[in-house]
Amino acid sequence: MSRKTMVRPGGRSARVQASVHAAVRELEAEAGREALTVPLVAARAGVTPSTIYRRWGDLQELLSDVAVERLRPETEPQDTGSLRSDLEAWAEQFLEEMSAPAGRAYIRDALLGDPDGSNAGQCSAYAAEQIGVILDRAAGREEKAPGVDTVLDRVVAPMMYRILFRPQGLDTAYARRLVAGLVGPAGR
Amino acid sequence: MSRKTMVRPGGRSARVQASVHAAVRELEAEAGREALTVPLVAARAGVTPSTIYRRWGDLQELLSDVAVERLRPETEPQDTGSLRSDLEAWAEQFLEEMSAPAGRAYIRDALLGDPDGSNAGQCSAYAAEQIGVILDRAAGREEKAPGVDTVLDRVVAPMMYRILFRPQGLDTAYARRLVAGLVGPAGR
DNA sequence: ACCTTAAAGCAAATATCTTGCTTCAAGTGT
DNA sequence: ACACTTGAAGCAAGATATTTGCTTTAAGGT
Repeated sequence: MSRKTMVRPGGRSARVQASVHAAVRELEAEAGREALTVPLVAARAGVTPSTIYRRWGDLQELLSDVAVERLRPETEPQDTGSLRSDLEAWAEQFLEEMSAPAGRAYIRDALLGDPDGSNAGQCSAYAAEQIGVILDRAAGREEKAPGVDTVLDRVVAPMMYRILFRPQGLDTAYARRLVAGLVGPAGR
Repeated sequence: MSRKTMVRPGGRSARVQASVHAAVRELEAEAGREALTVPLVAARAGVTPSTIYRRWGDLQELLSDVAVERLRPETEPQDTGSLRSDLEAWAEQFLEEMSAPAGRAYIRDALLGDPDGSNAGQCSAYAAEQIGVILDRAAGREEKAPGVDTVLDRVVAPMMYRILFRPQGLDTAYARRLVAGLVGPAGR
């Protein structure tokens, strides 16, 4: 979140931030990520470039903020009746979204313009939150379940690693395999 | 590797590349990563800026190339007598190096200026190579051993995930725990 | 030795980024 | 409601960085 946390809650600052974020999303869609520049975004947002430089520092930090927003999950994980199938469904969807070119770009943007690591931390927090919901549900069913950190280590981390470092040949079967290895047929 | 693969093997191109890379390393040490600019690097390397722009495209791609070089392991993994202790020793050292501020910066740089993912792929290949050596050694001792991909999923990926997304509270005990979970007291 | 050609140098034209100063408007106190 | 304070936005000039067309250099081949 770099600097945007220190804007005044309502009023002009909030409007500027909203219009700048909107401008980034519009231009990303119209012209592509490569074509973005600070002056271009500023013009579309109806703002002077120096406003963006002063609030965000540079294009990367701005893109990082926008990327984190887009990575926020918008729905609760589905309830499919068991821990294993909940995790499978969630992991498959996660992998599908994140390994698509757009998803990878957002992850990279989120990581890159992020001097203090808070944006990256936010991404991980989103995943942890979703997994927490699934595990709580499992606890409610009296299923034996691992901890959130274990799921992050065994399911989320391997997917992220491959998305970032070895983006070839990823498919949803990989997500299922990871879940199976954790909460597998053997019950463990 | 972006463009540097297409340089002529010996001669001027090679000299320019070497002196530009050296300039980056020197200036990183002297002035810090933040202070680097293309014109500055060019001046130190005794080269015109347009040479760098044409060969690397921008500063990020150049830094990415340099970062990958620095991430290349320079020694074989130690032979400590057993698969488990070999992996522990390797993972501890990996985590120590990569989670240090300099290591994190290199990883981020490597990922960042890497449109086609080949630099990131190279990082993963380095790790796979080191692990391959350890596993081959284990096979020579007739120890039961997992595959390289399993070690990447269970040991490397979780460490990388935490380095990138949750850099707080990482210590070498975490590396040992991951290895133990894979090739643990239970033998598996 | 002479060609060929990829890459480097140079310099002018653009574009981007920084910064000091001014103006605006949200929040605060009377 | 009114003026006051203050953080953020606008503006514009100057400093830097990037792109690009053309020229020159030198590696590799004949």
